[in-house]
Amino acid sequence: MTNPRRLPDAELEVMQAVWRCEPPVTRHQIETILQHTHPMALTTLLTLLTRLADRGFLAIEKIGRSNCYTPLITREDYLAAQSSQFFKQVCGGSMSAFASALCHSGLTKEELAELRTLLERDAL
Amino acid sequence: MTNPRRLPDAELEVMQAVWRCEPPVTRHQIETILQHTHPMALTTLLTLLTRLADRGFLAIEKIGRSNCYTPLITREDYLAAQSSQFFKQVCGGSMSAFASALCHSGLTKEELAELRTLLERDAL
DNA sequence: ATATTCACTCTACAATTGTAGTATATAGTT
DNA sequence: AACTATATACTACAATTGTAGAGTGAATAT
Repeated sequence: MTNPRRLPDAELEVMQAVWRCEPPVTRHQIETILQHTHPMALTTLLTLLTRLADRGFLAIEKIGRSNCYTPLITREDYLAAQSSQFFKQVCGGSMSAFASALCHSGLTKEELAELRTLLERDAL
Repeated sequence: MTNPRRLPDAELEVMQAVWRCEPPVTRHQIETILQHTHPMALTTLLTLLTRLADRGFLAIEKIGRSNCYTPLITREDYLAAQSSQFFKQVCGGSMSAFASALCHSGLTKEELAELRTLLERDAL
């Protein structure tokens, strides 16, 4: 997928759980992770997984009576795409607006310093 | 407002237009700006403005037969809140994930350098 | 006074999203 | 073979979002 659209909150939550697992992932693994962050009925989870597959974010493969889920988009690709969209759509493409927003977003001085360091390193 | 929720795309588009104007803003000004970025029927615009007022993003004041709109939330506050949410929700609070995402988001080397500079300056 | 125009509010409606109950199929138990 | 537990698919439904037509009231032109 070239330019993944922004996922709805609930689906993103599920997708984040999937990304944390080693693929292929079972429903049970996902369920366990979500119990801490965003508990939901079992059928709700299954619905969300189906929708993620419909969107092309997941492949579903049947193993016996169970499904196994494989992410088709890496977390890194999704984050990069969303960062880009955030920069354009929310910050209107203004780097100074973006920088200012980050400085006032509640991040600590240390976190901001870390970000600068990481940007410098990754830029190579 | 303490923690403005993320606006739906269409409403954000309108709000961005409002923020570009010197308040108080007329419907006509907003309409003109949107003609370039996101044309829509007049009544659609009015619906979105009403919804923004319902959300507490705008104050509507009647002047004769016309309305005038005043933002109740600054663009800066909104951006800061959304940056924070993006960092937490999308990047899972991981600074390295965030930095990496920025580096792969299509921003040029120059833009990233500019960001570092701005962060350094604003951090003071 | 009356018709026309302008500005807005109300109503509408399909698509998306969050959430979950009901139905179905299958495997293990007794 | 009948019963039960398990895993998923199907169906449902309210709230939100994107979009805009119909209705209403006031100002303006004829």
